Amino acid sequence: MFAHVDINNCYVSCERLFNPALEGRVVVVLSNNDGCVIARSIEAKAIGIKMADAEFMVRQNLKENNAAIFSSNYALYADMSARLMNNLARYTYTLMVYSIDEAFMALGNISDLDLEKHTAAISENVMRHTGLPITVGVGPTMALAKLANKAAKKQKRNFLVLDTDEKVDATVRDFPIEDVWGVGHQYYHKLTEFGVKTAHDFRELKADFVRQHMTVQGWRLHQELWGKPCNIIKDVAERSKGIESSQSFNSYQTELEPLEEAVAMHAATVALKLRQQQSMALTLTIYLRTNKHNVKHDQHYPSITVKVPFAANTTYQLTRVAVQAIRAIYQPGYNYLKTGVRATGIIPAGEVQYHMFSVYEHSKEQKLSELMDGLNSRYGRGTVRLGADSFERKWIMKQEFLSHQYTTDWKDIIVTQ
DNA sequence: TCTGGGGTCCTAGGACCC
DNA sequence: TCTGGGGTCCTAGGACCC
Repeated sequence: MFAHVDINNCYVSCERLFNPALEGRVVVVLSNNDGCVIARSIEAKAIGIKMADAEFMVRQNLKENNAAIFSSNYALYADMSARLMNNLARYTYTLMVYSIDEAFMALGNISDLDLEKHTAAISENVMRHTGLPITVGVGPTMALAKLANKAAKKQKRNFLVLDTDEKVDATVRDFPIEDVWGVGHQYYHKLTEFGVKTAHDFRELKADFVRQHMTVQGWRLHQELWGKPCNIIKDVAERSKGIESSQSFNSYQTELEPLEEAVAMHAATVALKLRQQQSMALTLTIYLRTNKHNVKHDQHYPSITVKVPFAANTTYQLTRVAVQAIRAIYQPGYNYLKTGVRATGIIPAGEVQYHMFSVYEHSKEQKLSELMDGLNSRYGRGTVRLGADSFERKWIMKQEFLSHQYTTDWKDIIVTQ
């Protein structure tokens, strides 16, 4: 059996925890650049605010309802997430952190375990120890655990255990197909054409038919909804296939120079993450995007994938590769809105193959990177950077409604006390 | 005027090999 | 005039997730 746990309205719950006056109010949290809504309180849902609604389109509605609006405060959410995961780890040996606010746990084949009691205890203890409201779904596969979680929320319960075929059948029967894990926009439309409205309808399709129209992933989902596991719990080290840093600009960029600066910053972020997990990257993908929503602009989505000499994780090397790459794909005449750097081909730092006769001074760069990491961790991120990375960062993201750094900044800790 | 960032997995098709 | 078959590896792009 598997349990799926998530924090209810995660970012809103985190903000409320340190600001109880927000209880009962319409609260929303915005994405980076304050672009769109990514978390909503129950009250916000009630006035019709949808996930991913653009902020400017719901501004009036929020104002009329005296909404509390926040920019994303990831330092805070990541900290609360860690507290949740530490608590969950006490209930299982196999915890899979699936996202900032979600985890899967293997409950094993414990026949004498009272799943109802166990699940209720998890939810109560997490609330007592962290203050975070969570929902727990339990089922024989990860897809059914996830479905159980969502069904619990619909029934306004803290948990739901699907430990018999009868319970699964009953829950699947009216469960909307678009709410099933793995069914997005495209598959929803396709399935609607086949007359599928619920998870039950989907289960009734022939497995071969599903395989044909929804690739092997759809087939696996089909199996899982019948209680046959295809997904397994993986730990973080096995899962990391790529590391990416990307961001939209706060205004259109047409010149090469700010793009180089942004790419240099992303390369530095990726390099730091690689060093933190003691790995190196063999390949780097650098891309540029215009604004897909603006139909009046010519669109350009260039990307380039380059081999990093040997393998690397130093800021200097990755920045050099990334800046060269952006020069190769940049074309004047477009309004660029976003750029990013992605590392793939990730290998443990100890396994690098250097050329026998190479004169490359990797140890020097390694030391330089370590020194920069030390200064940046002591005096704040970005204190020391390469010259390619801008000092001005005119394109930096908008965060007009940022809350305090409650858990990480001593000044805020004193304020809140 | 204003629409996120960071991921995973799969498939088709090109390059290359013998 | 006639020009293979079978395989691997890689990448771009599309689907999905939170």
